[in-house]
Amino acid sequence: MGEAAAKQEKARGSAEGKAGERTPDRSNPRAQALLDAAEALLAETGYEGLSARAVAERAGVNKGLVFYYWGSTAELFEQVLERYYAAHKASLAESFAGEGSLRERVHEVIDVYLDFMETHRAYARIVQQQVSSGGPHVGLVRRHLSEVLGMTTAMLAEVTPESGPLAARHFHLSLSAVVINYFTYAPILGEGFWGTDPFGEEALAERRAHVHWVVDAWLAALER
Amino acid sequence: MGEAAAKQEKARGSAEGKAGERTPDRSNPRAQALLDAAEALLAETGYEGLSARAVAERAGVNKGLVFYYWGSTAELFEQVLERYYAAHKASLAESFAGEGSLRERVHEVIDVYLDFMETHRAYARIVQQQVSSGGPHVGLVRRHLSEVLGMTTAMLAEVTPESGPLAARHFHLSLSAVVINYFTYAPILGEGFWGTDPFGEEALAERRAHVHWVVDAWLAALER
DNA sequence: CATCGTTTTGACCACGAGGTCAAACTCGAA
DNA sequence: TTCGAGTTTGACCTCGTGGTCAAAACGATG
Repeated sequence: MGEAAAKQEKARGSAEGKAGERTPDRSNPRAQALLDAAEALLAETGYEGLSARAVAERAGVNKGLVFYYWGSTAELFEQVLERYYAAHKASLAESFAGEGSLRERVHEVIDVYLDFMETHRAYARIVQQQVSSGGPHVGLVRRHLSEVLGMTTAMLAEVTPESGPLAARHFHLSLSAVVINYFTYAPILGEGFWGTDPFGEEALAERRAHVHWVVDAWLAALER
Repeated sequence: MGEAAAKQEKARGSAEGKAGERTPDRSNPRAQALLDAAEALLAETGYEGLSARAVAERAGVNKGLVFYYWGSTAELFEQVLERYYAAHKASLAESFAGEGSLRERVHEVIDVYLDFMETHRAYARIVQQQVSSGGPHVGLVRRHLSEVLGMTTAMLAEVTPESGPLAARHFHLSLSAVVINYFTYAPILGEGFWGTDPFGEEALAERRAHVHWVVDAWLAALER
């Protein structure tokens, strides 16, 4: 998808439309409005709530513009997801670059991970939806997952073997599962047997403490 | 839908006078064929693949029968999910009833849990779909989750406090996350950086070893 | 055979999805 | 003022969805 190529179409205005392609300007306010509307909608209602109609209406814009600017709904959503993942990766990457003992660094990563989840409450749901339903954007998820896995592996290299049940990839999967599933299950948990609101401050703090405890247990066991 | 339903009620009421009930016999072979077809379809293609048309076609039966026997697609799927959960709960309940030390019992539960997952490969996907997309059957999931949580809590009662970050419910959530997420992420993992087929025998055995290691680490840490 | 309740069918409906398109509009440059 | 590229609109298309319904087929019972 070369967007750079599409930029310089303007020069050949009156010449001829030989390669007569469209030149929608995605920096146009309307195009951005659509993007923002899609993002908001994604956060609020999840992937299901996304439809060309809904997004256009939300943006106060004609539905046709979705296709004029973004080609298809899939492409639009891909942009939104990309934004999301980029933000996640960025915040994680920073935490990975921290200093200190392994334990300190791991805890830092967890905190940042949890912070992101708490701030972007729809994130967990969106990722899980894509993953578990084999949505059209699994490729994106895979790429993202792959990159983050790389960071984890590097960080844990000093204590985990390269293969086998204690390989870093297993811990990455397990840890992210422990983190992410709380947020996807929270709405269900809340209405009933969890007691308090799982998204309440105390509940989140308690869960955070649990996750920290969990990795401490792992690190302690790994040191043998 | 509400208006349509109302219309229908009126029509029926005036036409038949009394509480016009249907008397579809759900033990009818066709009704069962529909149920089986839905189950197969659910396992193969997940919740998305389920549609009245698809199910009927699969069962070699007219689409109208779906509504004649089951009232609505939602009700049909509910039956299927109920079956699924019942099977899961049954197998788990048996394992919970085992004897031996706490550690032995926990490992037994995990093995049974993993066995079930390996046998019913669509299970993880289905549950996660329902949970993460707030599907129409979350209620079912909640009930199921609640029951299984009860078992875990009882089992862990001797080592975990009743509240706080080390409460049994946290471990339940974390453990089931570690177990279930492998199966939802496996398809993604496979195509790329996991190396071998995540559903292959060795990979599954390796993951199983990892999960066992994980809970051993937890139990060890809890014993202080 | 005739009857009557149950079962089965296929045509049909409304709706919302993604997507297309020609016509209308906008607005800067010639 | 005219032109034309880029933009915007609304009508329209196809498809698949859940769901309805009248009529036909079936099956036991009188």
